[in-house]
Amino acid sequence: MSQPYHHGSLRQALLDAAEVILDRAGIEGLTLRAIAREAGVSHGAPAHHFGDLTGLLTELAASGFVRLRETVEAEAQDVEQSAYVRALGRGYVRFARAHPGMFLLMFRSERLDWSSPSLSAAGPAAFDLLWQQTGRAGNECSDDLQRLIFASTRWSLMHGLATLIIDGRLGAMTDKVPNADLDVLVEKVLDLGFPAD
Amino acid sequence: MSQPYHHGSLRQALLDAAEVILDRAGIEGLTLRAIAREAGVSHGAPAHHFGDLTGLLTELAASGFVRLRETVEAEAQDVEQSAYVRALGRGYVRFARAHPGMFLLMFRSERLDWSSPSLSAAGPAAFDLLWQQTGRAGNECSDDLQRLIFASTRWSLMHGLATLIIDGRLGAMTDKVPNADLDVLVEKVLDLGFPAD
DNA sequence: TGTACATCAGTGAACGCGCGTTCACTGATGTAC
DNA sequence: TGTACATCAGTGAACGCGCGTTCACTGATGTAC
Repeated sequence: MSQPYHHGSLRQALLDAAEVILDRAGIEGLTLRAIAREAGVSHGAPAHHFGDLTGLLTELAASGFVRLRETVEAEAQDVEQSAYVRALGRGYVRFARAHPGMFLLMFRSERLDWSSPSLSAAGPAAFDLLWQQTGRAGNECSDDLQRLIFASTRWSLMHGLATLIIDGRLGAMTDKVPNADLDVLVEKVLDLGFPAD
Repeated sequence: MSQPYHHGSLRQALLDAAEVILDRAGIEGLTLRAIAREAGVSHGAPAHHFGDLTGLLTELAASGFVRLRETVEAEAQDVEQSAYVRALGRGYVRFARAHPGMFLLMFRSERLDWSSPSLSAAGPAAFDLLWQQTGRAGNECSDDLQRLIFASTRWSLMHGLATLIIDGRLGAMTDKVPNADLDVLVEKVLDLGFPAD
């Protein structure tokens, strides 16, 4: 019984396999057949668990949003309010650089089903920390619209920074400026964009 | 002689056809065969002009960068210095919203050849206006590293704003806040992110 | 405790599809003399 | 001005490939009685 007929936890195994492929070959490499191959299972098997590729990628992206939130939360833990948003941004950029394929899947992919329960729950949850901080007592936000403006501005900065880095655009810049280092640049941009009060 | 054997300007016609497909079907739809089909030509023809798909997409992206620069330049023309960067940002976001497929091709595609002459010339040129403004007399930049930090921060904000909008993430936010409108949000974010001196 | 049966999970062959690429070709254009 | 020839641009059939999907199947598990 080296290989039992039933896998037992194929659902999770397929998600794991998909992430391996995502890291190795990017979004382009994500096909049902490749994922099944990576998981060591026949290519018809995934249909029993996810229906089609969109279903699988949607679950994968949802797990990515959960981990994005965890990463960001860990970075901002025990950080005082004046540096809180900067810490969120640092975690955000760190996540994107550590898992560029996943980050792109989460934000850029047209193959996700945002109406699925798990994704529509996990997606906004990652944004919530920023939203909550923006609404804290003593902050600038008189109403929800103001709050949205502040949160969107902050989100845009950290998202743009992360995106430009993993697409290689900022790296192309630092290469041209002597003594410029991408890690230092990230810190300085976050300092400049999210100054202490 | 309804259809002459030689097209005459097939190169440009293929680029035009590719853009039509980009608008209609997004990056996923961009294949050599689809482009040739759209241009009304046999699918072997593009090879004579571009070699392979990467060659064609690279030229297409280069023309996109040229037009991005034109859009941004037009928006910022005759704008006084205190509002200049905000105008650049407005043009940047406008371009992305008007040509989302092209914008994504330019920044997200892994199928571009950045070592090609046209793309390596056009890409940085679009960024140059921001770079020049950041280095203007009276500004904060003592050296190139400082200049890079300021330019990167500004670029990140406008790029993140554009990206979050065309990927539908900010739209999902405005839907939840009463009276929130995407157009207004863009203006407010640019005001907040690029305040007048 | 046993037995019959329904349901579930995974297999493997087959299908049709669109893709990039190759290749011999043909029609048109340019150039040498 | 004419002619031969090389080069260029586009054709269309063919190829092999990986894809998603379908389908009859089989092995394993659970449940009713």
